[in-house]
Amino acid sequence: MTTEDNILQHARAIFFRKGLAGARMQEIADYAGINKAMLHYYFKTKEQLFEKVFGQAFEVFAGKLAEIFSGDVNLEEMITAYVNHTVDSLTENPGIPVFVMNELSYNPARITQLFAGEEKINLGNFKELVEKKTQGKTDAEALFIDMVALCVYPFVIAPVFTKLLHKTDQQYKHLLQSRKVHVINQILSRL
Amino acid sequence: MTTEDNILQHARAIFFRKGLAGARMQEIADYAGINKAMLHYYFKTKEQLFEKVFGQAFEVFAGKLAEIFSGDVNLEEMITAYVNHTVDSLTENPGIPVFVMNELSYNPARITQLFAGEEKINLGNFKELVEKKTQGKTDAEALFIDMVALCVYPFVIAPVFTKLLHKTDQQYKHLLQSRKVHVINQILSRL
DNA sequence: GTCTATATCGGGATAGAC
DNA sequence: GTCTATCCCGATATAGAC
Repeated sequence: MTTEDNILQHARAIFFRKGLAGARMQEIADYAGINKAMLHYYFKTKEQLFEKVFGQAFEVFAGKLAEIFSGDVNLEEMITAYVNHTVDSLTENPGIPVFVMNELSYNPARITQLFAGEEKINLGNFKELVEKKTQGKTDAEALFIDMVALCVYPFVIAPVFTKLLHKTDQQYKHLLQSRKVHVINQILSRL
Repeated sequence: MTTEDNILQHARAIFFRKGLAGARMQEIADYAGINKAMLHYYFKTKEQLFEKVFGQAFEVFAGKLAEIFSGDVNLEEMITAYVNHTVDSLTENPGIPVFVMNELSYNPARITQLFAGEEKINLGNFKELVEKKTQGKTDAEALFIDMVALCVYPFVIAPVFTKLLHKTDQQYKHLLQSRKVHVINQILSRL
């Protein structure tokens, strides 16, 4: 692994947890097993290092998402693919949603950077399929919002729900997985 | 209004948007129309000022929530009350969820502070009502998670969805309101 | 209680040796 | 490319006059 990748990997871990303002270059250097000067050698400033991490954060989701929603498959397959992909991605990177939302709260202008990587996502296809399938009886937009909410929110609220529902971390992780089929069923039942 | 309340009000606005690490005492002082020294006179340190704001953040929700879920009403009324209260509260304070989640990400230990104010929330009553009503056919826990997700997530993701769905801020605000009846219908339809 | 002025320090960034 | 030493600014916090 290159030094640059090593830095990015550990910078990601720190930035995801503490955000731009809360992260310390010293801490990133320590975790990466190098010194501060090296960070500035590879990524001129903290800001630039952050931008790299932020820009990459959504690429995990975005590329595959565009593929899923533009694919030439039927609606059931599309929904199943979305839910499975989202839950799997979040299982690997549960910190991303809060990280992104928090940074957008601090700096709303950065939303352009977010859409630069995913502006290819077009819901037109999804909407059409829903309208056709339900003969206009189901609001496709509301269905989309609900689907995303049901997938993502349980990851966002994890620490609170773990405690509120009196679960161990392991039990809650299992619950998140079991929700895949649950969410798919809920959404499909509305078609 | 007392000076203390004036400080808290503006500190809340800054902390909600920028978090503990990103907020600046100078900025809070400016917005409050006083100087930095006054902040330290009323709240010894930045940390203590933040704790006050953080501790109060969930009280808006918590008190009423405990009341809703322990109330001696039927299930339909309980669900309706929860959704309306949550959406109304979030409309007034849309920044709270991201603020709380971000701080928990930075400092997981603070979750105890969160539950100190809302440990009275008991879902036992809700679960019982659901089990009875559906003769055990509906998972009450999943129903609860879904209900919260459908209410809260659209507020959390607001800036992204506004852009992704090509809406104006005003249109999205309207959509959030119209979701009250939508969410209630969705949840009730599963009983 | 409210202000101005200042102490103190943490942390981003750079210089320069190797 | 990698390190040590250091600069320097910004931000919290305090001292002390009024």
